[in-house]
Amino acid sequence: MPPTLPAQTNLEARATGRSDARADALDADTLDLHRRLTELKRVYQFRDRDRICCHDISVTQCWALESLVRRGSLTLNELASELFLEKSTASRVVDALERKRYVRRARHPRDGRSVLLKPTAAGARLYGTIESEMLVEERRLLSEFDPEIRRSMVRLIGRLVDAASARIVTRGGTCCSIGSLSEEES
Amino acid sequence: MPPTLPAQTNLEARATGRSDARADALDADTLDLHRRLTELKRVYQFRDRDRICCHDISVTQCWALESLVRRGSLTLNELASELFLEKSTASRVVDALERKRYVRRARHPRDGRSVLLKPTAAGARLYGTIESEMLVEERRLLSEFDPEIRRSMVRLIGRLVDAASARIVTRGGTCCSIGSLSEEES
DNA sequence: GCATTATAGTTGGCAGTACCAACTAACTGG
DNA sequence: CCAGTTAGTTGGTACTGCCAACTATAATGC
Repeated sequence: MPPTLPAQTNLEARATGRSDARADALDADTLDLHRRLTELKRVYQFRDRDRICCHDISVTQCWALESLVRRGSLTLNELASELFLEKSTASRVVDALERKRYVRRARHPRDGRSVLLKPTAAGARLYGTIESEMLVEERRLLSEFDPEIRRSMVRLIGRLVDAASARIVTRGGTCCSIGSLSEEES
Repeated sequence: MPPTLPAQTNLEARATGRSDARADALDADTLDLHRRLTELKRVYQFRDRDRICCHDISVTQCWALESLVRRGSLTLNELASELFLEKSTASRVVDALERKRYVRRARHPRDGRSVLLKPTAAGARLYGTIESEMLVEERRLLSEFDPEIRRSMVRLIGRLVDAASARIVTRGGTCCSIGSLSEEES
């Protein structure tokens, strides 16, 4: 049984007692989206691992570099929350990037406790290269679609991101933010 | 400069010498897609980390369990290539899942070297629970859109996945499969 | 101005991810 | 039956990611 239809199909029916065609259609779309999103995530996870290793930084290091290049400079805490990471993890990621001379720690002018993280010229250049390569790939991908399809694709993914981010309860790495419906059995 | 317009913008012009409105539009869409996809990946990476830790398995372990539940049973090599992982990594992931009693290693009936990996009943149940929770979230996400928008979203992500997978050169974790345009400076 | 409290980062400890290289066991082909 | 291949495991290393404990600096309170 590959499609793995779960027990919670048609949750609206479960919650409200009414089961209609609209809800069924939504359930079908949900399953489709789930399968496609799962593939997408897996595909891109692999792509990233593969891609970035050519440039001697890891995926996480690349996220950090991206944040720093985009924002110009950040304190460690700011970086950690940008990446949804524990500050200790962020600190070690910065260690690695500093060792490789892509990021520099500097004193914060107004707060002696803080450090200001800045990408070095080499770091900015490296991220530019990586981003360019990603853009080339994504451009090739997009070029296979008609312009109007392309635009709606971008728009829809954007709305998906917005909807997804709105649901995130950022609790600094602590667990079980949402949902709870796994009361039956541990 | 937040949008980070790269040097390679309008690559068609760079390659062919002609620069027209079509190519410019494609470049603009590419940048948009890139930004949105980046956000999507980051958002979902976080969500996954958060979500799955509630069920005492990690993200990678969950991918492995998903493959095994979906496919019924796999050898270790098959699992490794499904997950785009080195076989040694796959072996240790299976170690963890076996320790937790979600997966069982069994002798292969026709090949004494192979092991057949199968999810246990508990493993299948666990994956079902996790998948259900993801579906609930995704259903909630989809329910914010009109049915026709929903359907095109699913379709478009599907095409995106297909296009992306088609480009993957699966070389068992070895590096630098695609592209090469970073000849200028190491 | 000095004790208290809070905040920013670092370090230690632990488990997991992920790679390569070296190894064992088992199959395959002369 | 012996060389070569294939399936998995184990050793080694580096990174990710968490919590907890720590240091140093700020901010607050009296």
